Amino acid sequence: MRTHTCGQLRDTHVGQTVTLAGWVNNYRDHGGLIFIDLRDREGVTQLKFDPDLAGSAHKVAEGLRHEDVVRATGKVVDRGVNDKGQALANPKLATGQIEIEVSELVILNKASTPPFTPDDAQTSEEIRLRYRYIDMRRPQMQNILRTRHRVAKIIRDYCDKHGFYEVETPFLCRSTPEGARDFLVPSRLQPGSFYALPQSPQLFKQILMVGGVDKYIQIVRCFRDEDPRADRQAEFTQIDLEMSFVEPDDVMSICEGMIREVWKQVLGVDVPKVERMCYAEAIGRFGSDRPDLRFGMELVDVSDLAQQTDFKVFRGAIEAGGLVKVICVPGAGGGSMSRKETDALAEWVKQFGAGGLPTCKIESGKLTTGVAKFLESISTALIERTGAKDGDLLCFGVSPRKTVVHRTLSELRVKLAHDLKMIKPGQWKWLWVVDFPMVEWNDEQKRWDSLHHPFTAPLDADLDKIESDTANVKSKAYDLVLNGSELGGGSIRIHRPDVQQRVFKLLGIDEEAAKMKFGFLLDALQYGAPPHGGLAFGLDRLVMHLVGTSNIRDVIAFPKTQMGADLMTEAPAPVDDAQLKELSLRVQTHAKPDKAV
RNA sequence: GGGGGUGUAGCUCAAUUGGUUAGAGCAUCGGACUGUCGAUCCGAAGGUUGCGGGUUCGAGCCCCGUCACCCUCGCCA
Repeated sequence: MRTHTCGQLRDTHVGQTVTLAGWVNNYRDHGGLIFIDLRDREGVTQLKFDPDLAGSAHKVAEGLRHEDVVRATGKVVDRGVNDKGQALANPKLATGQIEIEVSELVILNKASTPPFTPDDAQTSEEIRLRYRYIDMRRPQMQNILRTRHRVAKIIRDYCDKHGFYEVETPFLCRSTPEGARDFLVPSRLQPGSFYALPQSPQLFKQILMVGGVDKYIQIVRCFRDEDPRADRQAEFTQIDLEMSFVEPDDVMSICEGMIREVWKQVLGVDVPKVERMCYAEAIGRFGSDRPDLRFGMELVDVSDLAQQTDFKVFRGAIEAGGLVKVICVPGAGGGSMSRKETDALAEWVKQFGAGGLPTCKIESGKLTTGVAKFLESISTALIERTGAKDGDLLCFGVSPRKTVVHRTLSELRVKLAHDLKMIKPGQWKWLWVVDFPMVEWNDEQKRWDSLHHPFTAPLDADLDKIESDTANVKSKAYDLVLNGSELGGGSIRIHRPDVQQRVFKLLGIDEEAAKMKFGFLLDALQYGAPPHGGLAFGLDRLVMHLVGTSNIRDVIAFPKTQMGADLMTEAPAPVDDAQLKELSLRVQTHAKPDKAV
């Protein structure tokens, strides 16, 4: 149907007769000459219709409009010069040196007037999603789809080279109450029973290791029925892998190599040896287990100094078992920040549970404004420890709850870095965060929760501390962090049923419950499970980094809105009564029961 | 479930303190034009101001409700 694409022809093709096919990107009708910009996936080529050379083609071309689908045959000609001797080439187009002198034009499909055109970058996302098929014609979207394809291809090739098998795991699974809310699928054959869509193939990949698969990879859809965010979608894709007879280093090394290959091939960027930081240090210095290392403003613990003051806010927090930490916002930003702006920050941090945000400035080597008057006795020590200079702003994180201090300052640090444009573009700051605690205390539910998941192995040295010194048990878990976002995480798994039982017990999953929910895993571990571990990357987030967007919907061909709707297909939608009946389901529509009660 | 933002022509936006017939650019339609490339020029058509109530002599604007989209808290082992 065509001999070339619309991004292919150069002056070396001049003289050839070619056939192109594509969409009408734009048209310019001069009454005599007509120019059409023809677009396909690969680019844009200008078609020229000259009434004197090909009258019938010119006649057809007069009727062309945006997004008509056509096929054109003609001769490749150099654009040459106009009668004033000016070059007619278009430097904005890769094919701008040439044009096609069309002799034959076929309209393959006349398009209705489109709601927007692919070259309109201003169209709202809502409209783009409703007409995704038009949106996808935009070069930016084509680039994203191509990048995503290439990432998947590079990863498959890399894993193949390293001896991984790609194995498919079920989508119709058993519901496990841990973790996120499940999407449920009713069973027709077993009324009243349900499948759950997988939140991840975690258990299956472990079973594959027991089954001797040795190395497993899958690029697989996962489902979590939670509210979406800018970087989160109910349906997302993991690069899921698992290996047998490995230590954490083996997994990290394979994953690092994979990332290195992707960044090299897609961006031409070399990823250096990735540094490691233990969880405790990450929390201490950055307040986060996924620190952004592209800028400073590290957290400084000043609890000991705060205790020496008469400032009730500080003393009260510490006496209640809390913390006072501070970040120093350097230079112009801090010094020039107005009272109104710092008040706004104080309001902003309340969403993380902080009572407010005490601040003060440094002028002439002294603390001024804000809470400075309460801190006179410790001002010298404070300035020395934070390294604050004139014009800097100190922001204090204060709370009886350490996690609130860390969350607040961690979020504030990132916000200020963005607001004050402290992040130089084009940086890739990688980090392995390791030595996670195995569990954390859930104060509301009064129980231990897994930090990673219940199958994460504790460090060998910590095996006897599981019951006696639970809070200090570290696990063989590792997260790969890029520019402050978690790209992937994994762990070495528990491969002994007795250890797995102890961990379940610790998490409040008694033997009977464990048997009911994870019996097949415990069984499998009894029949010769090799030591094994793995990791899962979020493919969507990875592609987001590669193409430079903060919107996950940009990297998904057919994404959903915050209400879980597909604006194009209008899913979800009600179903026929007959379908419900077949599934033994009845829908209960409740008219505002909450407000009635 | 909570907080914030947005909703006006097909698209992107404007509309003074609540005040005449709700405007502009692009797209669409008609006309002109033989070197444009965001073509240009002339003309036309295009509106339930998301939806439903209310206040008012008068509502795009104020109030109540509701829907959709976005950001966010909770949630996301």
